[in-house]
Amino acid sequence: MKATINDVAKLSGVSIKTVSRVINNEPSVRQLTREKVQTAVKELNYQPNLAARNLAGTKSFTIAYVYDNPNAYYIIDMQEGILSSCRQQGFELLINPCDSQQENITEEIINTIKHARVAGLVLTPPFSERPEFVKRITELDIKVVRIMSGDVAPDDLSPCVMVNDRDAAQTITQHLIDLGHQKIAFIAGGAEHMSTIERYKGYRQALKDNHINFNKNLVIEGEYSFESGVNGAKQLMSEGVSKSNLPTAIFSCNDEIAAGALFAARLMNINIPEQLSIAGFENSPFSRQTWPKLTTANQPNKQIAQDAANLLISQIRKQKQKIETSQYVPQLVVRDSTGQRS
Amino acid sequence: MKATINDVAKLSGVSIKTVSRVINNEPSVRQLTREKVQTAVKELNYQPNLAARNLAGTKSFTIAYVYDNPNAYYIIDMQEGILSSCRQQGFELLINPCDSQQENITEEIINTIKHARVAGLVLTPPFSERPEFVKRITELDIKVVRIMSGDVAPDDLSPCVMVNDRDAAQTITQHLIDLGHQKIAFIAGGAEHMSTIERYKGYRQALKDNHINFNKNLVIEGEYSFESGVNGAKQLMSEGVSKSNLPTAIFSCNDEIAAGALFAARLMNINIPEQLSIAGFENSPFSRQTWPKLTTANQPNKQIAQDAANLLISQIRKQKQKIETSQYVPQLVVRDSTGQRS
DNA sequence: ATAAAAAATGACAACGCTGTCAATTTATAT
DNA sequence: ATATAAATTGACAGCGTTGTCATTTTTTAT
Repeated sequence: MKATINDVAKLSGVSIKTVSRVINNEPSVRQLTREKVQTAVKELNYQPNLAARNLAGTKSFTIAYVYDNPNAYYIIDMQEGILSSCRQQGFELLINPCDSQQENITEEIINTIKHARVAGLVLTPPFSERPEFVKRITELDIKVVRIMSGDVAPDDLSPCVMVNDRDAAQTITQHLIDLGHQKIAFIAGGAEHMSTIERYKGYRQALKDNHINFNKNLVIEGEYSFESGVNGAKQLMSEGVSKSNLPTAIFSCNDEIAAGALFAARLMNINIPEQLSIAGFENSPFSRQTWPKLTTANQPNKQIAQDAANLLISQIRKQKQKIETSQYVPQLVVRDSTGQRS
Repeated sequence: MKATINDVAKLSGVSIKTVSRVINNEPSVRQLTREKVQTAVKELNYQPNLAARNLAGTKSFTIAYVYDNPNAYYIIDMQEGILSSCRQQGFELLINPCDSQQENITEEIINTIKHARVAGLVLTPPFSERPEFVKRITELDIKVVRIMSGDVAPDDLSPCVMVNDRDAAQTITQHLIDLGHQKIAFIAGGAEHMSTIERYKGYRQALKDNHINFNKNLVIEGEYSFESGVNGAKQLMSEGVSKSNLPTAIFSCNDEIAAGALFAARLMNINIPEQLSIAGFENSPFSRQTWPKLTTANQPNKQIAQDAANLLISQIRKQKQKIETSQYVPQLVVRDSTGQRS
């Protein structure tokens, strides 16, 4: 039924080894031969058998996406991006959701990896932010690509796709400042996430650039959750706070927090954006299901994931290649939750 | 490094073929022999090599989850449930997100399936609700399990896991009736989804059981979306509607719609649940990120998925086995968005 | 106890591919 | 033209498992 390497060899009049060379892009094949084989491949619609490749070769054509689930939307986007890269490159994707808090999670992951003969791993936070974990995996000669927050890769253990949350946060804050806001509050996400730290840095930088005094009472430590947004906004806008200290804008560390803040504002009969501007981050579907719709920062997650998977696969393909890094800066999306200071 | 079937054979003093029989649960192995082998398997922590199995055997140990993404939370739950079954049974899971609207999606899926030598498919709506699709796949001798809305399987082409939305919807409606509500509105999801139809049937049934006249003005056709909930609630509660026709409760076809309805209610200064009760369906994380938290119906999605995968795998394992079906009834979760009619 | 039938076991090829290494062809230098 | 080096190609084993079929052992019937 399905064409095998033998069929291709017969049709193109060469040995199966030569066909193998062609489909693996190996050197030492004459151009003419290469073309003959490629023609046959197309004619027979030949696709190499993954099981056989994985069994026979030293290299494997399987990669895994190891993640702890911070956010269903994010994970789905990542999966789709990685998958589209895999399809193009003839790789197979295994998904591996797991609990990052679990005792011996590292060993468990390693066990799974070894059993499935996985060639490489795509990592997102929190796994991508654990240097010991990455080190442990790379020592096993398993390639890794990390998607993480920041502007420069933390080391050269493996390629990284950096998401420059800092610059994006700065842009959002600048947007608020441009609207006339001076008292801008910040509701943080969990401090264990690099993204929180980076976004906070961007916020501080924008204030500094505009010579706005930093007021630590306007910073609320929170979690990446709706409730955290509700509580944060309540605290910021409560009666106890003197009028002069009331913020006119809130920059929430992500959309979920912003949705919570938005909600709290309505409870307190504060009009958005007339009395208070609220900005989020991430451009999750969430941000379009609030009223008013959230001003936020968009990250092209699918593309980031695809890029990361490509980086990983090219690492796997050629051994000695140098470590690459790429960077994305989330873009400001202005919607209805932010407005001119009244 | 990793133990192979040869190591197990050597250690237990039998041929590799016998080991193969034991790990595949085939007959014609003496009990004593079986135990010897099993001991060796444990001692060596032997796990059969999937690539080799897939290559050598006629059967494959790979299943795929084919879905169009209606809801990220749902998909993630399904994936995890299926995965946990796969791990227990030594199967591998491939995920296959796709656009159900796309022209020749059926052929594309078949192509992927064939290439990866997939033994079976887990299907959720909308794919599970397309009889021609299921028929086409099963004719290829690829096993299928369907997760769908209803109480009895529509045919015996393949095992089904039925989610009895009707009974659950009836229970929710009854809950509202028990709270004293008589004018209960219904905001529907997309009519192309069986779940919408089933939930609507349950709603009607509850009204009928309680001798409450059905008022078609209280039924809004919608989509499974936040916006649809906003619009539906606005329409139901608007000034144009005569006082006597105002509903005192709204049953929304899912949580997203309910969240929208909740939101609209607040915009109209309607207190929940004092002036209006709102119930959702699905118990998505969504339902806990509203204020007040939503009364809803919980489906144990992970368990449903695991059950489905088990059904599928046992189909794959033994050829002639009869088609099984199992059923789940989502359970009422009473939270704060529903209350006594005032 | 013996023959026949049934059950248990094993030898070996095959699955489709890659890695190794030897054989052949082509290019280069003399 | 010849010797040598380099590039290209192919033969064949082996990856870890299952399927087929032959062989051996056990059970049952006589």
